[in-house]
Parts: sequence; structure tokens; C-alpha cells
Amino acid sequence: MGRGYHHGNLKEALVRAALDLIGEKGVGGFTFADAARMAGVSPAAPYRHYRDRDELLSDVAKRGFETFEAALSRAWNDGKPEPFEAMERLGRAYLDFARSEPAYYSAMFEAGTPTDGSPELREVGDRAFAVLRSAAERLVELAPKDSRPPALMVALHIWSMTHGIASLFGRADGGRRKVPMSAEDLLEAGMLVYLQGLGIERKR
Amino acid sequence: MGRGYHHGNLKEALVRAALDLIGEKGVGGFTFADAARMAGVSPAAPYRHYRDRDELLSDVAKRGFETFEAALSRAWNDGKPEPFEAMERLGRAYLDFARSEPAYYSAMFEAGTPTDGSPELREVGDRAFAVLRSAAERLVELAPKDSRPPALMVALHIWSMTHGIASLFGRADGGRRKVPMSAEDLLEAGMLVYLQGLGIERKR
DNA sequence: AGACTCATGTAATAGCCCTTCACATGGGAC
DNA sequence: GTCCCATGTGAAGGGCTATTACATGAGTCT
Repeated sequence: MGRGYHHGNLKEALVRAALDLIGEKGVGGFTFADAARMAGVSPAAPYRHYRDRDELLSDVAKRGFETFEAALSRAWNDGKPEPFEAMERLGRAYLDFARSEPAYYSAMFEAGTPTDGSPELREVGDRAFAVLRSAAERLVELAPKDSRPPALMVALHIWSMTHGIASLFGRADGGRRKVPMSAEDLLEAGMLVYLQGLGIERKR
Repeated sequence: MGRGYHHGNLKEALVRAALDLIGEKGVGGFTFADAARMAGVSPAAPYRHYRDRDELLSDVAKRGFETFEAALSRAWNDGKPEPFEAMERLGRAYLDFARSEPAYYSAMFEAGTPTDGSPELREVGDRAFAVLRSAAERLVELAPKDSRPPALMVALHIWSMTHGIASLFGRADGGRRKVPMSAEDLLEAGMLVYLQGLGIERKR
């Protein structure tokens, strides 16, 4: 592999190094030079692949959103066997991603300027949200016909609550604050209450 | 004021400078040397007041939580005239704080290691949450007597949704993503649905 | 095969930041 | 009026970012 003068696959190596370093020292602690060192190249080499440190971070975030979307899609599984249950799986997948991929999650949601400057990043983020949104569309069909809430709004509410729980209580490092229940239980209960408020019940 | 060899009030000046700089360039862009420059002292001077850059950030976060708690308390106003309405005010105050004090908000929730290393910071954060928690206690009294949810859980749900909305959609810079409704409307609707799910209705 | 080319990597460098040290200053206590 | 110590300065080491001129060698063309 990267034994000779040329590395051969530096870009990928840099992304992996970035993930390691971010996971270890946080987005702020991550350093371009460190990534180069970890990949075994000089500090200037990364500039052949990324304009600057932010562009590498942005690439990591982009890959994170792709992985994220895949995980959410898999969890949703097209609403089978039943949308209510599938939505709970979707929420758990969100929390699981935040906990098991803290480096991706940090790059995606805690970097300085996410959507700015990169339409691509915004696009892939939108694609991830689209999973949630189409799930919400299926869910609201379970609501009483005469009082169906807008699916977009439902998607935003669920996203917000899930994201809030993940950010505040759902990080691996014990994260922000201690509470007497798991993030998963907290989310399940919250989703239950919220959907009940919409008149949506589990279909059996 | 700080005309002579000694500044006279450097600590306060540093905090103000930090707020300006964080508001302008984000937590990551904020620099200890910059704050010193803005206060008109040498780069070494801040070290007489803070162990390092992180300690200044932590102090800013601490002051942010104090301001935050005051704003939330004022909005809650002891649940008067009526808890349901007061809780909506509380939520709006949360969003308002995130938007009008982005520098504080960033230091409080987007810095690298919030609660670590500073028990004080954790404490003042807990005090801010306590406002929300006691509000939740009053709110659940409006629920049917036979099915009162745990107040702590309700507080965590509301906090999570509010925080999620603030983080995802409620920042001044247009922030993360565009949606076809204001953060305030989104929160109000979400809270309404959630509380309805608990069987809590506005008392008139 | 031999020569060429261009993507990829290196060395050196300038500028900035963090942090620490020995040293300077002067406000307030006595 | 002296002295002390909190507060500020200047200089310096080490690290990071980013740029520039130069080096290498893999793939291509003949």
C-alpha cells in the first residue's frame, strides 16, 4: 500500500484518519496536520485532495449523511410491516447512529458551517431528511381522516425531538447530562405521546 | 478606563470580547489572542484571569446559562396566569434566546466539552433546566388524575423538542435548513400536539 | 523500450495562535 | 512612605494552516 513516494489512496486514508481523530478529540481538536501524520505523509500532501481543512470536514459530513440515510432507510424498511412500529425503529436508528458514529455525527451537526459553501452537502442532508419525511407521510394516513396534520410538520416535529434527545442525552461519552432513563426509552415514550396527540395509534 | 498599565477590568472586557468574536466568527473561530487584542492588552494578559482558552469559553457558557435561566424564569412567570399559556411563553423564550444570543448559545451547547471539568457549569445548567422541570410539574397537574405522566419525563420531552428546533431551524443566520414555517410556529404546534397526547388542555 | 506528462507528494517557509517564562508596574495595605 | 502582590509585558518555543517551488514515478504515447 502507500509505501512508495506516492500514497496511492490518500484521500480515503485522510477521511479515515479524520474519523478516528474526531472521534477521539472532537471536531475542534481535529487537525489537518494530524490527519496527514496518521496517513504517513507530509503536512502539505492533504492539500492535493482538499482545498483546506474545512473541505475535508465537509467531505466527512457528506459521507456521514450518506451512511445516515442508508441506516434510516434500512430501519424504516418502507414502513413494513406497519408504519407505527417502523417509525419507532427509525427513531432508534437515529439515536443509534449518533451513539455509534459520534465522529460522523459531530461532523454533520456540530461543525461550524454545515450547509454553507457546499450545495452537495445540503443535498445529501436533504436526502436523509426525505426518508423521515416520507415516513411521516405514511404515518399521517393512520390519523383520523377529518383531521390529518401536514406530513412535513409531523416530520419536523419528530426530527426535532429525536435530534434534541440525541444531542442532549444520547452521546456515547455520557454526553451532556444524566437522566434516569435511556435515550431510547425517552424517545419511544415521547413519540408515543406525540402520535397519540395526533390521534395516531398503532394498527394491529 | 483601562488606560494605564493595568486594565482595571480585564476579565469583564475579555468576556465581552469573546461574545463579540463568537457571535461573529463562531466558537471555532474565536481566538484567545483576538480577545486580548480587542481588550487592548498583550496576548499573555488573559492568562492572569483564565487558565486557558477553554476556561474563558466555559465562563462565557456559565454566564450564558445564568442569563438563560433568568429569561426562562421571567417567561414562565411562575405559571401565571395559567400554566399552559406560560409553557408556550417558556418555549418561545428558549427559541428567542437561541436567536438573539447566538454567542451565548454556541458557548453553552456547541463548545467541545461542556460539563466536563467544570462542576459549576454543570450546576448552573441544571438550574436552568430546573425552571423547565418545575414548569412541567405544574403542567402535569392539568392532566387527568388517573394518568399523570412523570413530570421529569415531560420536561425532558419538551426540552428535547425545543432544543432540537432551536438547533436545527432556529438560528439567526438562517442556520441549518429552510422550512416553510417559523421555529416559533413549529414549536407551538408541536407542544400543542404533545400536550394533547398527554390529555392536557388549556384551562380557561 | 524510451521519453514525456501530470497527478501526487516533499521541503521550506511565512504567519498566526497557544502557552509559559522572567520581568515590569503601580494600587492598596500597613 | 514602603512594600507587596495582583496584574500586565516581551520574548520565546512549539504547533497548525496554507502556499510555493521542486521531486517522483505511474501511465501514456510512439
